[in-house]
Amino acid sequence: MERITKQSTAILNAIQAAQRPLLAPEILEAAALEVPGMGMATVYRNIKSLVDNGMLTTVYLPGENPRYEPSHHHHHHHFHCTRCDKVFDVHDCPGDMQQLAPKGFTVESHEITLYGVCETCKLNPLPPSA
Amino acid sequence: MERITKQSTAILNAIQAAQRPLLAPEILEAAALEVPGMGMATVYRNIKSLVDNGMLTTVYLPGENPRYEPSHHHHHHHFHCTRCDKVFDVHDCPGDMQQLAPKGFTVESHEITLYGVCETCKLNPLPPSA
DNA sequence: TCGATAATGATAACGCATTATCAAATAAAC
DNA sequence: GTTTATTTGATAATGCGTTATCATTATCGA
Repeated sequence: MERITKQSTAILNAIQAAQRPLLAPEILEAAALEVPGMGMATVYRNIKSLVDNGMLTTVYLPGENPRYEPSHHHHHHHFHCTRCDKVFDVHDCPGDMQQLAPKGFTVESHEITLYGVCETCKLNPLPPSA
Repeated sequence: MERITKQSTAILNAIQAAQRPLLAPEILEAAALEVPGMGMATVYRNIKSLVDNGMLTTVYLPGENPRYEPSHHHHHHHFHCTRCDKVFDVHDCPGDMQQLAPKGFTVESHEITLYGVCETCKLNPLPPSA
């Protein structure tokens, strides 16, 4: 992916504008607003390239397909809304987890996923689309 | 699965003896020690039945295939050894996570995965098989 | 503007975990 | 021990996310 195309631009825009990690189909949906008819293969090709470049980070949540967000390079976690299934960044962290591990184990890193209801869903009685 | 067979017994034994969540292939490997020639389909059939019964709980970790452990009915987390890829239960928990979430979000539950090196791997310079 | 070449879109193919199929084996009731 | 229905094992099929293929389109340097 060396050339700048309207598709690659739309994909990058979609990811950066989202302010939250997106699934591949969500990226297609958002980018297709800008470039109608865009194909899924183009999304996957661009994702792969951006991840390889280090521009994108893959976010794995338990039992979920990978999501993608701009590489932050700072430690953070995620909130998964059980109502709308959107995932949001959580910039706070309880800190060191060494004390949780069994004796003799060394903790090198950790992942935290919060589950609950996001603000938008709390304000909307019915599942919103935005 | 109404009947008790040597296969179903071996599968349940393997899961209960493991003291950690097992992947389906790990269950086959362990149960096949007791019943050589056991097939993967039998493992999946029995897992499905045990999960439906509530005897087994499915453990989802980020980017991993499901693992299975006896239903504990108490809140706990998991430690994933990056050396041997085994997963262990962590019975401690930092507690309420509400304060981590963005303002306006309600936290209902959370999952924590610790990554690091388990005691066995720390004691063994080379990757052990047990 | 042209030409070389990379990206796209449509679709087939792939990988892999899981499930369905079905004849043979085997619990468990009688 | 017999009978009968369930489970098993082998294997094909499925589901689904992702990747490969390839003719067409489009970028961008000359």
